[in-house]
Amino acid sequence: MDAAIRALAEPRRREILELVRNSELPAGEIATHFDVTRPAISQHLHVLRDAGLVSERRDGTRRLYRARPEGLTELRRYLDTFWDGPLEQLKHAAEREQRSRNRGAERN
Amino acid sequence: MDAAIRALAEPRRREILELVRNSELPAGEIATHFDVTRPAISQHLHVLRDAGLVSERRDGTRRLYRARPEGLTELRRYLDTFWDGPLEQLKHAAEREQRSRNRGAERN
DNA sequence: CTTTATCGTTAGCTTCTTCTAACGTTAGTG
DNA sequence: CACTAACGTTAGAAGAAGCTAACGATAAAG
Repeated sequence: MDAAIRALAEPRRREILELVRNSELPAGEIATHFDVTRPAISQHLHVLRDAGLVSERRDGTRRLYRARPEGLTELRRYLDTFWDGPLEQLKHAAEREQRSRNRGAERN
Repeated sequence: MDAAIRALAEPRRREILELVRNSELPAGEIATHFDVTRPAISQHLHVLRDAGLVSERRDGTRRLYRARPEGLTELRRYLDTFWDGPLEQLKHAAEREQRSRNRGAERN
């Protein structure tokens, strides 16, 4: 979780995450959306990947990235501890898991 | 939200936040829980306060700090956008607000 | 008003982070 | 094999962040 929150603390990495939230994109195209060099974006992608926030898939010489919402699970649980007590926490976790199952069923 | 997530990216600040989550503590006592100097803790408290994550109250020469869960609201909503679509988001927000009201009623 | 207690602020040092420029890697193409 | 395309990696510079030591501020007590 430490890696995840540290990765999200950087504004540009949050923008990258928003870019690949709904679509899988190659590193090069991601870089075109910013005014920094491509290697800089590559480094950001590496940080996001180490934090488990994006997935990487190779297609020939390209590398495709996509957001990985599961990477945020632990962080969300942590934030919940500042919101509710431990019992409420478990309840919310169960509710989220249930909703996640429902959505999965809809799509398949 | 940028300030909040940046504040939480620092491990020691998260520890401070856990200390004052359930009890209001003076700066000095907070500092005794760490192996860094008191001014360092004072600086961390300043960052947490600027981010809206803690409240500060003066009592004579002391300053009492307490966690401010509302400061995490915006951040939680942001994380929700990587989890659900916009409609599910509004639903969750409403649910949380409802639960929050219930708990408030219990305590009063 | 002096003294003490509690805490914040600042200057300067060190370490971490982000960026660019140059180079290395890998997978296709002809 | 030579060549290109799409990326990653590394070295080094620049800026940000965190820490300590010294100093300043404020409130209570005597």
